[in-house]
Amino acid sequence: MSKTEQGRPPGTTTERTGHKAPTIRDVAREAGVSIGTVSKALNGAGALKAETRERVIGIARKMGFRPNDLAQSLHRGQSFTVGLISNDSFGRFTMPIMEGLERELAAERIAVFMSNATDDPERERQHIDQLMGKRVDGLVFTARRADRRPSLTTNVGDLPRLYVFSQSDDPDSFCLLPDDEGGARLATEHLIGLGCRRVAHVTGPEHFEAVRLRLKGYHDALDAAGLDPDPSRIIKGVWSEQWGREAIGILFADPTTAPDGIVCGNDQIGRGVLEALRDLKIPVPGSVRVVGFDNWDVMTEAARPRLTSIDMNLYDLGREAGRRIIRMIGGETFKGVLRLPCTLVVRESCGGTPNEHKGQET
Amino acid sequence: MSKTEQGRPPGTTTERTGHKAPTIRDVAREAGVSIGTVSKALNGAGALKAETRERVIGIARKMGFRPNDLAQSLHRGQSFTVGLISNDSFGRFTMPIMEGLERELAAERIAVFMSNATDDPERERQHIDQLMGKRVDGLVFTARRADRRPSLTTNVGDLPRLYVFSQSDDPDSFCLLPDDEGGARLATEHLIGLGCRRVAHVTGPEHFEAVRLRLKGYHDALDAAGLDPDPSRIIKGVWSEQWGREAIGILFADPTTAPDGIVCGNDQIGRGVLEALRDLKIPVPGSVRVVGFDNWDVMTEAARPRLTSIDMNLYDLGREAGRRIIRMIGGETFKGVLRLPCTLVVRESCGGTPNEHKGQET
DNA sequence: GTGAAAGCGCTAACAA
DNA sequence: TTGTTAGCGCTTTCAC
Repeated sequence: MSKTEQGRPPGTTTERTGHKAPTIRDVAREAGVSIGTVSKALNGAGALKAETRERVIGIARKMGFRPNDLAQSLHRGQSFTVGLISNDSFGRFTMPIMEGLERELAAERIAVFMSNATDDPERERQHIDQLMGKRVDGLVFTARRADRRPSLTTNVGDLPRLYVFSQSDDPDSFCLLPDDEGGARLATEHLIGLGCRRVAHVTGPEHFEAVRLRLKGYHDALDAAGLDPDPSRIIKGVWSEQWGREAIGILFADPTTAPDGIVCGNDQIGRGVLEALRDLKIPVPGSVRVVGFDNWDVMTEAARPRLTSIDMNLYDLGREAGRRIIRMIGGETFKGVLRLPCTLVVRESCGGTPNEHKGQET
Repeated sequence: MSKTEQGRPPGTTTERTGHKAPTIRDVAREAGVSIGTVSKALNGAGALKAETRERVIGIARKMGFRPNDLAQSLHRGQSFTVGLISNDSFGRFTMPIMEGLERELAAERIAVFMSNATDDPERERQHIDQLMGKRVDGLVFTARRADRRPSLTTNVGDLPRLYVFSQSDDPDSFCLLPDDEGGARLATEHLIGLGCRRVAHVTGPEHFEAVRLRLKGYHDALDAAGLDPDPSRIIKGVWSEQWGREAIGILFADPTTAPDGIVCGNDQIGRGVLEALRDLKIPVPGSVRVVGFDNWDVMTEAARPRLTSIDMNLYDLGREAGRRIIRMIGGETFKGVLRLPCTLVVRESCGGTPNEHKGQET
């Protein structure tokens, strides 16, 4: 353990200089006015002589005065905070969502508490408990889950709450999700539009709702084009590159029935598919066109050729979550499931004209 | 946009039923005792008849009473919150750190505000401002940065602050980092121990401090083994698979000087290296042994063969950050740079005996 | 136009 | 053993 730590030995307690933040009272004293006057000056409320107002503001600024939100919240009964509870251990999908959410909330001066429950109901309960103690104005749940999650047993009263990239089994809840079905339809339509007639679907475990929805989108697109769905071209496995590679072995076992297009359940599968095709020297997009799902740059850019994919626009999903929870805090009510559109990002693996990030919508 | 949203049309403001959280006063009234008594009962302070205590606690529980932390904090002058400011847009490296941090803090009943500054000094200033308003007890900064970051101009007084996976140019600051140098040394030693005599290093852009440190570790290991460092075997590029592939073209241009071991600057490079070697039908680990850096499962597991790598133990780094900031809040002072050990995780790409996650330490 | 004071929900020191 | 009360820092109503 190469510690280059300096500083006092552990245990040494140094008094911090502790010049604490000035209070409104300090400002009042300094300015020679009453507390009420300072408050009015700072909040632009009430009637005040312009000169007084500016003088007070100037002094407050000079003193580095910053109102104590805790006191303010206590008075107002609103804390200007929201709790975010993740069950994905802040995973890959959660990040852009958090980012979008935080951005919208920051604009309204609402701060976000993050907590990670990692699918442990007991930890989740504790976290919610703490957040309730902090008097958060709302609760946002997120996760990557195969299924709906049981609604929480903890009593959160009528606190606004919202599920994003996650679902609750409470029928009164409000859930924000990507339009998996539309995304898969978009991918399939795109391949069909490029001339594919034998489109396969290599996807993940069926117990994921997303798998079922994407499958439906795939089917619908085939139907709409009058193409027969061949069950042997739909294969389910896991969410890995390894599975993508294996799937090619299965699909191309009999060359006479081999697909000319493949819609993949995610980008890892997509990349595995591309690698296996490369090993077999089957030209992409010459003989087979491939589309992934997630538009995860780490995968799409490193694949050979680069992988066309469906973007779930999770950042936007997070932003929408932020806007909604703000409205819910404002008193509006939402319920049901709202699905936001996915986008097609074309790269070389499907032979279309690369569009990078403009994409058609579902 | 396939919205299955139900609920009231936007703008409709429904009054929430609004039975607000009971206060300590409500509990006191209900129990027929004074406020002070309730407080004592709940906090286990003072002397109270056991029977009263239990009766009060029971009533409080039944009423779903949860003390208002805001009021408590106002009184105590401590908010039991910490602000986390990320400049990595909650990136891949930030996640495990956040997780570890949050875990340690949650155990001490400290909640974490997350905010994302994405390298915009103005946003960072605003965030800090807000957090100061919320009277956070400490500030944790994190980021993936090439260089040290300028210390913040905003006045945060003597609030405890800590940098994790990130550095400040303020000499009084305290920074927590992985031991990049030791990690690279570990990787190089391992290859040498397996018999490699011509070990190459394919890494990222030199303006990253991590690149310079890892290079030093690599050099030290060669020195210690009495091996001559050949400058042509050290090549710097970017952090991508693409670069890893290109690097093989360079290193193997002249077969007579080709390396028999490669230490890669990260796992993406490592994977690119493995792919290119595979394309060239150069057996791994038969002819060349390869080690990556980051131990990012998405890369290490999908690579063929699976990639041996150095784990920076970011989750532990996050936990240490949590413990330290807690101590700093308690009054201790730390300064300087503390580097935590990296771990070697052996898989098939280097031909050792796979150890998965036990790993030797630096 | 400005000051005084009540009160947000809690803790802790002091009284009873 | 229990009750009373003065704040914590702020907002807001009501006097002046």
